[in-house]
Amino acid sequence: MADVRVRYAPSPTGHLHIGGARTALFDYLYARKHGGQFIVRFEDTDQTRHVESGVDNQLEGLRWLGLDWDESVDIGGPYGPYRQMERLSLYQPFVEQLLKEGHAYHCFCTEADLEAERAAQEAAGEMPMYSGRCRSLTPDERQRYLDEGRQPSIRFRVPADRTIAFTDRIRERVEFETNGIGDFIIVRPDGIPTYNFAVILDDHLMKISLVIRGEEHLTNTPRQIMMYEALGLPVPEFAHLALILNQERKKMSKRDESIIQFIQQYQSLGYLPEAVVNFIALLGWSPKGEEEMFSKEELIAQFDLDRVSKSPAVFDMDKLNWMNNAYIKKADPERIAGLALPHLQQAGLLPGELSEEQHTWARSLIRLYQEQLRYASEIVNLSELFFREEVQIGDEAGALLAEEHAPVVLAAFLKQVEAAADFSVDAIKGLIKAVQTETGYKGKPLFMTIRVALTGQMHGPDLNMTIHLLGRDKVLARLKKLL
RNA sequence: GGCCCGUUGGUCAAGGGGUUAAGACACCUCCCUUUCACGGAGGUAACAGGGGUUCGAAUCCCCUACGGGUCACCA
Repeated sequence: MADVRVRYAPSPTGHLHIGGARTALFDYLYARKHGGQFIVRFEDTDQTRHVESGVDNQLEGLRWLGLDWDESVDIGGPYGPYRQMERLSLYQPFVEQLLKEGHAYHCFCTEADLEAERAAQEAAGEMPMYSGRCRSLTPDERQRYLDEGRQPSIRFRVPADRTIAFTDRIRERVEFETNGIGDFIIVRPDGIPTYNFAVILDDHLMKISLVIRGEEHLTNTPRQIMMYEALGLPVPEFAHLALILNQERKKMSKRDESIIQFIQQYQSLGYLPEAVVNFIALLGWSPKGEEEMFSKEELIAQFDLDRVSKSPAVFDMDKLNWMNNAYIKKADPERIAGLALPHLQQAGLLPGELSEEQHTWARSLIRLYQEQLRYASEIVNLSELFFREEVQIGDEAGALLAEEHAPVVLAAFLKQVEAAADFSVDAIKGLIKAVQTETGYKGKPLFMTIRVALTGQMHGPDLNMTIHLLGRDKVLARLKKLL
């Protein structure tokens, strides 16, 4: 078996998308599993959609996820360059071969011509397909067009009446009739090749053994196979991944806001890359056993294309959040503090420059919430009550405070706090105990009343620590306000 | 519309002729906890529909329905 070489080949039009990230992850896992190479190459032949920062954004996203590559624009490699616009001269001989052998021809149709043709076909209820009117131009006609100054594009001549079949690693046997495929453009009038042509050349030149990509490319495959055959080149293997859908079961569109679609957004919200990797690995792939929490190394060991699903998966934000929380719970508190602290500062709750004391306090605060954080930036909403002057008391909480035991408990607690010399977590525990002894209230009426009075909330983390971090002044103020 | 791909609980999904049809998220209940949370134990919930093939079909075949993809000088 030939060397395993797989590639992730995005168009550098923006940030790393969830779908792209999954493709890259599967590429990566497959390469690492089989001791092969993972190549990242850029399909930038569409100059109109080119975004300068696109390449860096893609690489940055991959880097954050921990998907290290073996060859790409930044580190080079034996089969470079790794962006198509720098490979133009490499494509030239293949164009000439196709032209010379009659597998391709010059087309002088303008975009306006083609659009009119398409419109007419649609009006007639036909499917839009290039008519092939430049297929057999006479030398005279050609010359006339050239004299007019027209720049031709180059089209691939699709053979009639053939069935193109291939074995997809995920879908097994797939067939297409060539009659449903119109002659397509492989080189634009400006000499820049189109995607369908450039990919096969790059995949061939870079010795790609298996092409893993999204299902949207499935119908491109027969075109590509025809070109490989016309050129006399070996055809790589293919594996087409079912798409990832949004909650409405539609392909995610760039404008869709029901889902956070870009990897960098997860990064800035404070998700953990290992959790994101774990989660997207499960989108379309399933492990053998019942375990589903996997480190990257475990994923590499377990990954198998045979266990990749044919059907599309809906992106489930709830499960991602659950999984990320599971990773946060196990993470080193210092790491979570490092992730969460900047959010507190950006929200203006803490100053940009922290004193030693503030820093210690902030770390404790974040530690307090570590168990329930789904992602780091949640710390802002969760801990906001520590920073505001007044507590906001909801209906349920208000009802609790309206019960007759509330003033009794609160007054006793106020007395304890005022008299307390020590405000450590342990001391606070003792204060509450004293309130219990004095008032006779315990359990919910005791703890919940204090919690609600100080935080306004029925739910929250450890009460003693909450009180400790709130600090004596705020505790005093909040209690007095209610009495 | 043509072509291509798909369809197991709300979601991710295992299972590929004989199973009480796994597991996870979400939801609900109970236990633990003097509050809250964590944790633990349970529970509700699925083979799109119709025909075949077969002793037997979620599994194989056909049809229909539905969903998606694609028919670009985008990838």
